[in-house]
Amino acid sequence: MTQPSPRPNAATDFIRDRIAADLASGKHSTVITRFPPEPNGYLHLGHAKSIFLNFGLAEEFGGRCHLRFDDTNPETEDPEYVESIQRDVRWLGCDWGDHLYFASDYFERLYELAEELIKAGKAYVDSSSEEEIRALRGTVTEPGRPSPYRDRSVEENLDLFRRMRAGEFPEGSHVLRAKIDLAAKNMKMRDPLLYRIRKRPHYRTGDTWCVYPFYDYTHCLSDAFEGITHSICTLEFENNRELYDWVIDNLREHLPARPEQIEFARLDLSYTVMSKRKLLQLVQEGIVAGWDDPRMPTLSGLRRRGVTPDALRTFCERIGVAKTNSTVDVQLFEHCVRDDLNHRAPRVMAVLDPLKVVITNYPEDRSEELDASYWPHDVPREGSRKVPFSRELFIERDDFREDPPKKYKRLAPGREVRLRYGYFIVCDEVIKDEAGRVVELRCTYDPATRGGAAPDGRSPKATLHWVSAAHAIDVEVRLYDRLFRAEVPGADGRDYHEDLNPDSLVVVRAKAEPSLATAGPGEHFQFERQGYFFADPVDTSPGAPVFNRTIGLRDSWAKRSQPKGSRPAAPSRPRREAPTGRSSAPRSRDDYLAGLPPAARERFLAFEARGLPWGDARTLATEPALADLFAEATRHHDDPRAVANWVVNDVARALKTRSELPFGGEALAELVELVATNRLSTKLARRVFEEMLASGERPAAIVERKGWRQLTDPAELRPLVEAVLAADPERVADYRGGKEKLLGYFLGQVMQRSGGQADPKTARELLRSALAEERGEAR
RNA sequence: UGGCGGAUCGUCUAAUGGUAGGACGGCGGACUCUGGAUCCGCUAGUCUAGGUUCGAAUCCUAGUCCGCCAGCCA
Repeated sequence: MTQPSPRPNAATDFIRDRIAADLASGKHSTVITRFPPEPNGYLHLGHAKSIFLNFGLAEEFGGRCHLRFDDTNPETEDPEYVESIQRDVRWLGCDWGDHLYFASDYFERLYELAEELIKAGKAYVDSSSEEEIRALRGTVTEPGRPSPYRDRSVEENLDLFRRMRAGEFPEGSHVLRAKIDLAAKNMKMRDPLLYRIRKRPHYRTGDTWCVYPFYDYTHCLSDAFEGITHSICTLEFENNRELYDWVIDNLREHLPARPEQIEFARLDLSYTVMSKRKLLQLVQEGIVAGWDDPRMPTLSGLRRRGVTPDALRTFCERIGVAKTNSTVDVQLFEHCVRDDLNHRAPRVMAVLDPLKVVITNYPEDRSEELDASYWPHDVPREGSRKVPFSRELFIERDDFREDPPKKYKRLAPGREVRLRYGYFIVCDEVIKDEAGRVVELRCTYDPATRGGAAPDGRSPKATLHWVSAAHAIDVEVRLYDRLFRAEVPGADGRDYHEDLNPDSLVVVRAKAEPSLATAGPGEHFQFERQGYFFADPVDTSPGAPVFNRTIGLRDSWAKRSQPKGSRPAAPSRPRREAPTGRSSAPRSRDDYLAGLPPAARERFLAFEARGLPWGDARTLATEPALADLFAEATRHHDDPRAVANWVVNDVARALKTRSELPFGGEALAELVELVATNRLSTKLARRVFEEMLASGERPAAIVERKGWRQLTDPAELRPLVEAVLAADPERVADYRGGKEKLLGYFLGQVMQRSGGQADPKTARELLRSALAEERGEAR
């Protein structure tokens, strides 16, 4: 289990690190994770991140991942969602094997444990109203107060709870609460609710139950039942972890395992909404055509749009896993989609906005078939089709300009362009209707350029896609774009509806090459020079394909020609405030002193009088434990500054994770003395300090036992320096070339080779002069 | 105002006291029968202020900003 990852090059993250550590330390011998959706909506891109994380972890560490439906709320859950969720998880390529679970299957067991809690005096039935409970809970700054029912007897609680289950009481009349602490700083710990009465049929258990457990009670126990080792959830559950642990700890004797919760940042995407509530609204308000509308970030929507599971997986791997709240740029997602489709979508031609072209020197009754590869030269796949060519064609209206702007490379009067896989044509004449709109182009072709190459070697700057008018088929094409035009829909207090992109769907009748007539549902194509398209899996019928635009091609021309037009980058998210320097100005020593009560002021001044900088003095004046240690240590080693450095920095740190030190001031003084007398470098001394923390042993004894000493003799150090420089001629050259920062790197290497024992000051001088010599020799 | 998290190029993410790196984006160039792809180059960052250290994104102190928590939702 020390080499668990089959993806040695894959990025690691804090969760993988932690699991690897748990395995290495023997805390766990296997990894069992779970993906726990509530069946009250469709899965979206954010869930994909969680799914790939949980299933990926299981696979990498040789464990398993469960699919568990967290179905404890009969009001919102529905079998339709259970179906769609399983379909989506499977579609992503994740396999839960036999490990499909439902929290609702645990209802009996959960109920029994709730009785155990009651019997242990750790839960009670509260008969307060919802409003009363809310009022008694207090606020984030004020403690809550106990309900009058908090001290009911175990017998009464048991009786009441059983009768709740039996259906004797109406909804809202009683709840079961954990008896923890109404004054807890963490609101989640103020006697959280465990069970409520709901007289609704549950989609799986029917009328069997009229009490339903809450998430905080159900989730942790479900994890424990299933032997989950690492229960991974999103950041907003950080506050719930304390309760998670409380429930587990208080029922530990009844449980087979002790899972632990780890939180990571959920995925947010720019130009997208991802909350279930908003997604449900979009569906219910008819803003989109359903959960699987291709504009939706739901997995079913993405699937229907033509995004593949591979693309999603790559995306999820690229965004990483961390604890920072973040919003990923949708362009990274779009990049992953294009990158995936580039290698799987055959190239075809379709004209979305047709402009008629007549080749005047091409015989009216003639047509011919041209060879056209499905793949560009840089995609190593085989296959081609024939495309018909004739006198009348369609090209893209946008590929012609009567008055071409600078850098416009496409067709214009008198200009020659290449028709993809066809001939070169020159535009001779522009025909317009009464309104002045261009309706037809009359061109001539060069018969010698068949297939796209000219015998004289000339090459037009542009190559256009086209279709033969007589042979083209009409197809419906749905041009999807981002659903929102604001980077953060609903930012700055707006209603997110205001940020809806009115052009998120444009349906056109397009002219497509005849080969597309047989396109089957679910096939991917690239319409050359336009984008990636997907034959709609629902609306495509034999001979009549309907295409969804998955994503447009990158378009550097569009970018150049309309840099700030079509896609108004409306209100962005609030930028981080630039530091004004004024508001963040730290308090000065004098300000601090002025605000101090007399006693503290006296202590502070006394520390300053012993030569300590005011920051150290402040720390010692506020922390009695540190002050005591400082006092005792300075009695044994009278160097207040040196002692204070240790106390204020290293001891303060140590005290963050433990309540007391296994050694006293005398031992600390001994350590400081070891440094002062040059027997230890600070680096070594820190290691000794760690040992002291772990064992309580005296520093001198540790040094003795480990055989640590500082290497100060240049004669001892020189071979190390030489070895380091010899091992890395390239960096030495860089250093010679002026990259003097490398000195720190070399010193690091020397320190490492010496096991931390080199005296860094001496080593640095040695390094410096050795590198200077090198420079001399090189001349 | 309380508790818990968090802060590294525009965005996402590495660096676990020892060269601040990658990706996306942007800009420029090469190449091209897709203004695609590919390739090359450039751009740009450690929240602030002090301190510890030979050396700090990383450790200490103080501050700033952001997120989450007061559902009988999950």
